[in-house]
Formats: sequence, structure tokens, C-alpha cells
Amino acid sequence: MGIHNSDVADAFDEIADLLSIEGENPFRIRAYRRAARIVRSLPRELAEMHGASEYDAIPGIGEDLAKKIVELIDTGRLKALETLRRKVPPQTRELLGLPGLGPVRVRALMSELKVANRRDLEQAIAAGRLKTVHGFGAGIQSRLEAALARREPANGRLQRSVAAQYAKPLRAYLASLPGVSRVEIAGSYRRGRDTVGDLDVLVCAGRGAKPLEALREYADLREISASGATKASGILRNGLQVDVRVVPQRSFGAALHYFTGSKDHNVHTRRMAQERGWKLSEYGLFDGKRQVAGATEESVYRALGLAFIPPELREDRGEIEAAARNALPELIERTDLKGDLHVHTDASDGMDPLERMVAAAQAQKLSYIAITDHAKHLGIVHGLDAERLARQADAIDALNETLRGFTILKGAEVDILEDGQLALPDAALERLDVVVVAVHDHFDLPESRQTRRILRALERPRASVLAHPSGRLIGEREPYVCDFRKIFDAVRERGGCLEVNGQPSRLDLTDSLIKAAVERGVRLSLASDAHSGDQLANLDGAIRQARRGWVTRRNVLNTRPVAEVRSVLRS
DNA sequence: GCCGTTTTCGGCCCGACTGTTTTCAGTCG
Repeated sequence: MGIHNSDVADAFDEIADLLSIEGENPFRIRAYRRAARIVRSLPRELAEMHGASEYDAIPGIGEDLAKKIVELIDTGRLKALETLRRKVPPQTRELLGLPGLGPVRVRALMSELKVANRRDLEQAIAAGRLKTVHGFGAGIQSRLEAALARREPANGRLQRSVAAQYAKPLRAYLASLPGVSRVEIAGSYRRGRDTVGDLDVLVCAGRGAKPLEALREYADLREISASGATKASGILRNGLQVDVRVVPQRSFGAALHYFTGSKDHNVHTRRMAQERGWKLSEYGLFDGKRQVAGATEESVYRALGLAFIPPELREDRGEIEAAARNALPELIERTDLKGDLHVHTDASDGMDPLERMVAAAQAQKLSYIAITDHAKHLGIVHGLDAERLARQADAIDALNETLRGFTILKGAEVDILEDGQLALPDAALERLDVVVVAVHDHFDLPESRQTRRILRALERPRASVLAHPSGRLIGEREPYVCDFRKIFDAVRERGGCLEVNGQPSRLDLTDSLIKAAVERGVRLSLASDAHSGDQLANLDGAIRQARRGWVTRRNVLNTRPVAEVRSVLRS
């Protein structure tokens, strides 16, 4: 049983929780939480690295945590965690997730009422014992009762595309209110993350405007959980939490910066302000009482000696250092894309015929698309065999004759079989411009077999794009376990592409793997994987994901004109 | 527990809201 980065991160998070209940030094706790975040987004498996010295070199991991990682990987256990678990019963940790319960109150529950889990807590409330504990009044008790009755696990993150369906109308509503000059959805939504935990909404309003009162009237709102002079929190009908903050014009940039985050990015920039003897908050950048910057984000960065950092990069993964050297990547934009190399029609499992997909692509201002319907294989509905594929190619040739300034590339999406063979023979692929290969089954092979399987498929002469390379489905299926470094190197050496799939439930590769791939010199294909004309808009998601992976237009094949794409994939 | 052209020790981001207080701790983001 291998230990994965997520196991290490979970262990560190659990230690942080247990230490907080123990009342430990908050900075020590923060170090564990920070390490957990860093490990979780690491592009390489710790188990594949060379032990303590290499771990220690990761910023945020020091001598002690490096040793703990080694212990966990070598033995599958962590003595420090086991010791803590003996002191704090395992289910006590769940109490931290309840509203109003932090480490201090959980500790009080344990020591004064012997409450160690949700069930104990329910009984203590029923027996009227909760109110006897210092710091617990009627308000907290009723919030706890409601939360215990709901039994919802909370902390769920929504796909960004789902959150967007709620964010856009909310934004429009707030923007329509009198006295409101600007509304931005900040947070991980603005950073373009693949999932969103809540909506952070920033409202710019003058004196006299009452946007927070109007929020109460919003039709999609289930409840208001907190409301003050400048800030309110509520829950939408679908359970999504919304935090709304009202700031004046002169603070808008600093507030936007603050509410966009990430937390680590904010801490880092505030520390920079501190080093200059200044203070950075959501109200601005201040030298004593004098405001140095804050009306715009640009002014804040400039005052700190930094180039403007696009929201997608703000994860404290080196972007601040790069901005200080004026060495940020020039991130790819949607208008850089000239084509899409992964598109389906109703010949396989798509909804729209070829002609409609072409029209939709032209409406998206693309100048070429590759039609890559599924090749016939067990479990693929309406997959094309060699015969139907040839007929589709004829139809594409004919249609191309009638088009001006637009090209349809011939392609197919071909399954990588369990043994690394492709679902169609090489001869059937010979006429195609683009052969997209992909794993669609046997996701749980052991690492070495999964890796070998994909490497073998990439050796086929016409295989050129590896589609949705990690196989993950957000919230449903983890990436399969394989050695991505070997796969990245193989793709680069054979002159192919790794796909960044823009389907909202895939967004695959993940951002940190994209960054790793780009650093290894691998070329990318940003693709919609559209199964209908309107799904070509998935390209926006691929762009966001790519930007989070520090991608420039030079890293991406489908920013090139069609002739160049054809010759690259043919060679 | 981490980290360092202000430090190998002594710091570690900053503020709003709530509830229980009688001037503020705890929680949250």
C-alpha cells in the first residue's frame, strides 16, 4: 500500500485539528495546516522523491515535517499522530466542523461535560447541561441544535460551473441596487479554481446605499447567518454560502485583493507590507494613518514593488517572487486559441451534426476544429469502426471544399486498451490529422501497469494527443495512479500534446500537473471535448485551468495556425 | 513548526461579527 500526498496532507490536517483542541501554540498549528495545503497541491508524489533532504527543500516543510513524511511513507504510521489520538478521541475532531465551535469551546465541552462526539453533544443539550458551561449561551445552543438536526457534512465544494449559475444572477441583482457602482465575485471563483467552496462578493457602494438590507430580499436566499454594518453572510437555497462585503471606492482595490486571496498569497503580501513598516488590510495599504494605495489592485502591487499578478496565479507558488523580478509569465488568453482539437458529433455520442459543430466553432471565432468522434470499442455507444471513420473523413473532405477561412481536421478519440493497444489498428488512423488517445476504463491498475499501458499507447505511430490525462472526475473519481513524469517526457519526446480538457466536471490536467508539464517542456492542447455546439464554450474552462498552470500561448499547440498544427501532428 | 540583507531566536496578517460580556474572547474568513 503506497502512501500518497493526500494521505500525508490528511495526517497533517488531523494533527493541526488535534493540536488546536489541545490548546497548542497557534503558529505551530498553522505550520501543519500550511504544510498540508502545500503537500496536497504538490505535482510530484512524495513517495517518489528522494527522502528527507528533498522534502526539507520544499518551502513550508522543515526538518521536523520532513522526518514525519519519511516516517509515514516508510512505516505507514505516524507516532506523533497516534499519541495525539490517544489524548483526543477521534470523533471529537468532527465537533470542530459545527458552527460556533472552535478549539476553545470544544476543549471546554470535553473537560467540563465529557462531551467527545456529536451524540454526546446532543444528549448534553437535551439534558440542559450545555448552558452550565462558561461561554455557551442560548444563541450558540440553538445554532448547534439546528446544525446537528441538519446532519449535513458541509465543507462540500461545488464545481465552478455550478457555482457560476448562482453567482451570475446574484451579481446582477446586487449591481442593480441603487448606490452600487461595482460588484465583483472574488475568492476562489475569481482565481479560477475548479471548485468553489463559497461565494465571496464584493460590493462598492457609497454612503446611504443599503445593499446588505436588499440582500435579505434576494429570492434565492435561504437564510442570513450573520449581518453587520459592512458584511453579511447567508446561505442560498442550494446550500452555497455567500459572504457579501461592502467597501468604499478608495478601498475597493485592496478589498478585491484581500477577498480574492488565496490566504497564503495574502499572508505573503501583508508580510511584505510589514517589512516596509506599512500595514495592508482590506481597507488599503497604510503608512501609519496615511493611505499609500488601495483604490485599485494595481496600486497595491505597485506600491509593494510588484508587477500586477493575475488572480489565477495567486496561490503563493512563486508568483510573488516572479512579480518582484518582473518575470511573470504572459498568461494565455481565450483570444489566443485558433482551434480546438477535441470535438464530437452525433456520429458517436455527440448531440449535433458536423455542420452545426462547424457553425458553432465559427461563432466562437475559431478557424479550425478537429472532429474526434469515439472509435468503436466495448462500452462506447455508437463508436466508429474503420469503415464509418473512413466515410466521415470523406464527408469532411467534401465539406472543407465549401468552407472559406475555416478547416475541419480529421480525427478520432481512440481508447487505450488495458494492455496499451489502441481500439483501432494503425492503418485505420493513417488518414487522420489528429489521433486523440484516452483511458476510459481500468482506472485502478497498479501504478507501474497504468504507466506502462499509457506509454505503450503513446508509441503507436499516429497517437498524438493524450486526452484528459489524469482521468479524474471532480468530486467523483480521483486521478488514476501513474508516473506522470514518465508520461510527460514520453509525450514531449514524441512531439505530441497533453490535453487540458475543459469539460466542467473534468478540467483535466489539474493546475499543478499543468505547471509541472510546462516546466518539463511539454506542449499542450486546450480542448473543449464538446458534445454539442454550445459546449465549445468549455474552452473558457480550459483557459482558466491553463492560466492557473502558468501557461503562455507558446506552450499551446492550438494557438498555432492550422497548417502548422497539421505538420506538427503529422511529423 | 518554519524561517532569516533587520533575526539561528523571536517573531509569525488583519479585521468583522457574534454572543456573552461589563471590556472582550472566540470564531470565521
